[in-house]
Amino acid sequence: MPTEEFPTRSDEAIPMRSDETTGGEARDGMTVRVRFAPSPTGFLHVGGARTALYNWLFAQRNGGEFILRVEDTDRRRSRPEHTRAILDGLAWLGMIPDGDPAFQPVFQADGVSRHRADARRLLAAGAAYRCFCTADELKKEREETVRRRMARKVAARDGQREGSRRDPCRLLDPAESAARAEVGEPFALRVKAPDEAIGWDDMIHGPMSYPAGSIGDFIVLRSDGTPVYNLAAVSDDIHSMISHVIRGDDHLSNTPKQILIYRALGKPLPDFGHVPMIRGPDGKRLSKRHGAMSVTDYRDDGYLPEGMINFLALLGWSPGDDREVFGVDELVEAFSFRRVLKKSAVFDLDKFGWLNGQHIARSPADSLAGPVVEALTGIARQSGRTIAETHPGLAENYGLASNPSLADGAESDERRRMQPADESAQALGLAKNAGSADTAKRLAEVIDLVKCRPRTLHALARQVSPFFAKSIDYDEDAVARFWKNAGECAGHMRHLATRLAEIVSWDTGVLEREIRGLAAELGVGAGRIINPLRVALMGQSVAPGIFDMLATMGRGLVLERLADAVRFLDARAALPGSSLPDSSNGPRRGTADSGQRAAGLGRGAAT
RNA sequence: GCCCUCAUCGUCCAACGGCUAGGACACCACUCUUUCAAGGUGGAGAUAGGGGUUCGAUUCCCCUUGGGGGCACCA
Repeated sequence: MPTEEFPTRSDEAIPMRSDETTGGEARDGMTVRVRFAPSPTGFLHVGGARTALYNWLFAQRNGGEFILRVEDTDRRRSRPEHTRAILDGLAWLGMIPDGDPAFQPVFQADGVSRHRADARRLLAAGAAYRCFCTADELKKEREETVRRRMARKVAARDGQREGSRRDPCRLLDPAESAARAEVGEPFALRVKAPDEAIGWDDMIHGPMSYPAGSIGDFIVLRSDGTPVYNLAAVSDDIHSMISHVIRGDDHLSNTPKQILIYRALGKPLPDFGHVPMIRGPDGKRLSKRHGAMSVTDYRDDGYLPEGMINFLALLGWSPGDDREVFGVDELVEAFSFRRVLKKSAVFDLDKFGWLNGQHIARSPADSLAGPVVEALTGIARQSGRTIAETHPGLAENYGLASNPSLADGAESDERRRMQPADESAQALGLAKNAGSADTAKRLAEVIDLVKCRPRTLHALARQVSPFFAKSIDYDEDAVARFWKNAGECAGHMRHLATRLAEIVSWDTGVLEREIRGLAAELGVGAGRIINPLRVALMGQSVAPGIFDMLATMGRGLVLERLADAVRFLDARAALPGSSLPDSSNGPRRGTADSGQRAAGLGRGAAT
């Protein structure tokens, strides 16, 4: 029995770990308390987000608590902003930590920090000893061993002998050790590695074991009195009464060391679960060169938080059947560590996109309205305009035009970054002050019409745009493909305009009959009319069914878009040699301008 | 180098030791004779290799190979 008994305060006791295997589930009657403990790198990256998610899901599932602790025993980095960024990412995903974020009280100027007190206990219990070696000596020694191996393999890493290190200081006579400390000789505190294997039953990996000798004596307290990670983590987890330590499996080899500390402190062990890492498409650990790292980058790229949650959950876990599209509540319901995989997964943006599209398609239109207007604002900004100019109806009705800081631009982006998503939606005035109920209703109608296709909110916005835009751009490829013969198209569009102007009842069925009828009269396939018409209305080839589109757009706007198209096509036809678009240097966007009517036109207004 | 760990289509997941190894993304083809990034149908595509155990192995054991992580007075 390597563990000396050491008196502990019983009020700090956490639920005792029993011996039976739990299969990754919380035991009955146990209070679940988990924590997410990222190091403050400046943002919440996707790997961390998934670790947080598994913690959070587990807490939700078991009615437990989920707390955030910023892991920073290293004073290099500034905590407030980084904590803010992480909180921001978590908030966007809807994982709100219980209570305030905890910090490791490492740098409290005076007093006996908990960490130091625990270190002292380790020493008193005989589980640790003073090491008087200087950092320089150790470094030199390490380099020495490395150099020796280097002769054979260049790839040798430092610390290779460290693994089985038995520090000479361990052999020091306790009296001598104490005497040297007394005189003021600096020392670090080193925990004695045991002569037996250390194992535990991992929630994900099952039985784990590190053989005797594979762990060397390791430092827990620096000579300046500050704790090293392994001590701080254990100390804090005990203090916070963490019942389940769920973290990335890059911590796997820290666990036996931490178990040693728990034992030496006489504290019951929490359950440990080590979730696999997420890799990039090249199989390497996910990093910047694989693209976006921060979850908020995905927010800015038009992904939905529930899409991100769903995708992350599926990276390494499945419900066991074929279900893939999950709402957050369904996930909480279905999640279990029993089905979390041990192997690392590759982050696949294609699948994420598909899944996000599924979530967009399932989202109620009114929850999509805010983000769409926001995206449209961004698109307008890119061309140096404001949404008030590009989509007047939406701007007025959504109160954007009247809010200069948001309507024009540049700093609004930053402003948004500083606040969680829901606050930002409120700042946009979408929730309450939604102007005309008519526009809101119409926007919802349009969104419902187009939302089955796009994979991101930006793509959704591009689909919605033509229904409200003052003018539209003609996509080069669409023009090349469907407006190949400008003269003929112009003719067809003229006929169409005349016909549509006369229709009595502006209704999907009638529209279809009329248009097919027109095609027949002109002696062409319906496609010869419909395809060019689509380009005239949307400026792009990806679009909903044409008759629904016509019905939703309303007659007024349709006729104006047709007039614009005719103007554009006539100009094209007049160019020398040109039924083909000038692909070399022609302006990418057409000059259509449907004037004021685009704004706020419902079917009623149009007829 | 040492320790730990992982291994099913390109990718993400299924398959009490027992049907022809299943689904999803991506890809290809066809189709919806109205586009499409949407829908529908079909196709190609995997148990890393070698030994065992067993009537029978994707599944259990061993070895090899390959990937990942760790081995700090970093976290």
